Amino acid sequence: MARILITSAIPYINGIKHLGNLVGSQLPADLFARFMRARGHEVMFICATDEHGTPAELAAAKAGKKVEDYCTEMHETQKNLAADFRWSFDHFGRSSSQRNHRLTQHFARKLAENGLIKEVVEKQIFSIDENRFLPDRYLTGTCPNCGNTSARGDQCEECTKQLDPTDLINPRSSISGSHNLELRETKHLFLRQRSLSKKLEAWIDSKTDWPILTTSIAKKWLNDGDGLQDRGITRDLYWGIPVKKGDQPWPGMEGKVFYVWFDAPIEYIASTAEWADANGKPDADWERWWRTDKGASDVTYYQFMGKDNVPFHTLSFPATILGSGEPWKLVDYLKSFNYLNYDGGQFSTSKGRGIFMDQALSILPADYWRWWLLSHAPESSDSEFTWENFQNSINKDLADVLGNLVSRVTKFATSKLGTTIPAGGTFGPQEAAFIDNLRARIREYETLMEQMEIRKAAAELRAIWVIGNEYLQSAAPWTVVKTDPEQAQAQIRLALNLIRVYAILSQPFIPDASAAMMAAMGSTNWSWPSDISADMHALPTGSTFSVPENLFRKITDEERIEWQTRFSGTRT
RNA sequence: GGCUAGGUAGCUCAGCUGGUUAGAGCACAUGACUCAUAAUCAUGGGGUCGGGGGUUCGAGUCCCCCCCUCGCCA
Repeated sequence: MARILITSAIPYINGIKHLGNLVGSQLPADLFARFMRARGHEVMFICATDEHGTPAELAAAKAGKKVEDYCTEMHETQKNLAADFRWSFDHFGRSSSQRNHRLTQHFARKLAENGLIKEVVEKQIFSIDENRFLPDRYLTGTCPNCGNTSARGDQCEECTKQLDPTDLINPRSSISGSHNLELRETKHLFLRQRSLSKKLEAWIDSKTDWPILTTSIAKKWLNDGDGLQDRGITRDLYWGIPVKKGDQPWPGMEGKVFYVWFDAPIEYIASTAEWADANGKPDADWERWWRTDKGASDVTYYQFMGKDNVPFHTLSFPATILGSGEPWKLVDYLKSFNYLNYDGGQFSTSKGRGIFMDQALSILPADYWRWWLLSHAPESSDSEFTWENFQNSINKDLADVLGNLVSRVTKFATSKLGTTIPAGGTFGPQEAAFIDNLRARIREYETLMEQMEIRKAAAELRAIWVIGNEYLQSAAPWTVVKTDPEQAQAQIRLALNLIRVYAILSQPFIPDASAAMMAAMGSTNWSWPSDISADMHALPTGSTFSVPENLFRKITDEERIEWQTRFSGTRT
């Protein structure tokens, strides 16, 4: 039994996430966690909400709430949606937790002690009326290049020219509209990543089995232009983790907080500590997952994220870990994903374009979304959600191939042979050949899942469902039962046992349907199929099974058209 | 502009270090079956592998140029 630590990129707090956000992070991470647990491994699956920074402050202000209250509410909302999508986190923490405060401040102290922090004085725009510094992107003004009157301080979206905040003509705060601005000096801490770049590069070079997407992004940042840049890790904000050196004040940094990208990945560790706190466990119980000097040397650590998060997880966070000089666990395998597009364009949180988690669940259960998203995961390139494709996949894969199989077996058995697992007959050459085929395919499925080849694993799982239909079609128990009822009993016995095996194999993808299949077979035996011949006899003969409600319903053309229209504009 | 990843049947995608007639699912056509959510199973049609050069006995698979899409960076 292996010990497996899994983290998914933590979702930002400022609203409900869309399907494009989760397809590369929480969802595949959950698939992997469920599979590894099903195989009998010890799994720690951690996620959290990423709560700090200006966008959270602004979202709270827009909602007319204190940022603390807003984050608490949105955390609950996201936690509930995560549960509705059946994400099996061991803990869903908060980056604003006291655990994260202490750990973040601890890492900062260690980095400072190791000479990896430098203090830099720079000039930034200060809004006098709001009594706060404004990040570049929260400054609006007239573009000196094209005259667009709503250019941002970092870039004009009309002419795409990169701007310096001081370039803007007649600048104002995007937050309040105030023109009462001035340039002020402010001091910030920088993480000296540059001095760690050789170490980071050697580490990344050692990861020869990582997806090309992961290593190519990391290499780009390491080698592009002047190479890896030192990075500011503090901000002049209210909402964040106060800058301290461990539990001691940091002279000159009063009133400042750590940058959200510094504390967010540390929350992976802190969330595991929160897990221990929530379950009344001692520190040793979470440290054995993260400290190689305290039991984590046999842990394999997997991260899941979209490609936009890769630089922070291949460079910045490892720089923090390595720079601390302490034996914290570094990621062993980083699975990254491309983007999912929506019906000819991009999903967009700010524009409200696409399908958001609550909307998705309001029209169909989690299994439907899980199956489509995972079987179309953007692994090798960006992929696209279209309603036609969604309808086709759901109706064919789930309703016809799997759902109907369960339906035809249980209904036939009930009407012709009764409602218990039939004992008659024996398996012949046809059954033996089927079992050989099934065994080979299950082994292939295991391999693909272990390698996190998600689309291929989904295709293999589907193929496993298909051979059940093939077997049934050629065995034809509905014909055999008329002349040789004993033989029909053996065929149906195999088919019913097969449904139990399908429940186990499918559980990482479609947990609710799997639970329904297992319950219908009257079993609670979720042991992973290792000896397939024996698994075809796992259900005790004479025990009762039932006909489940249809596992999946079909999506009608009318629904597809209606949804396509309803979700074509922007979220209100 | 620099860089990453892509451009393979109508659609969504596989094709590792170059090697027999380029694969899968969906869709389509025909047939079989009738247990089942008009589901299932079988067979078949369909691609000059973005374009153009080149290396090679042989290239979707390597090299060069160009075009297009997506993203990152400046």
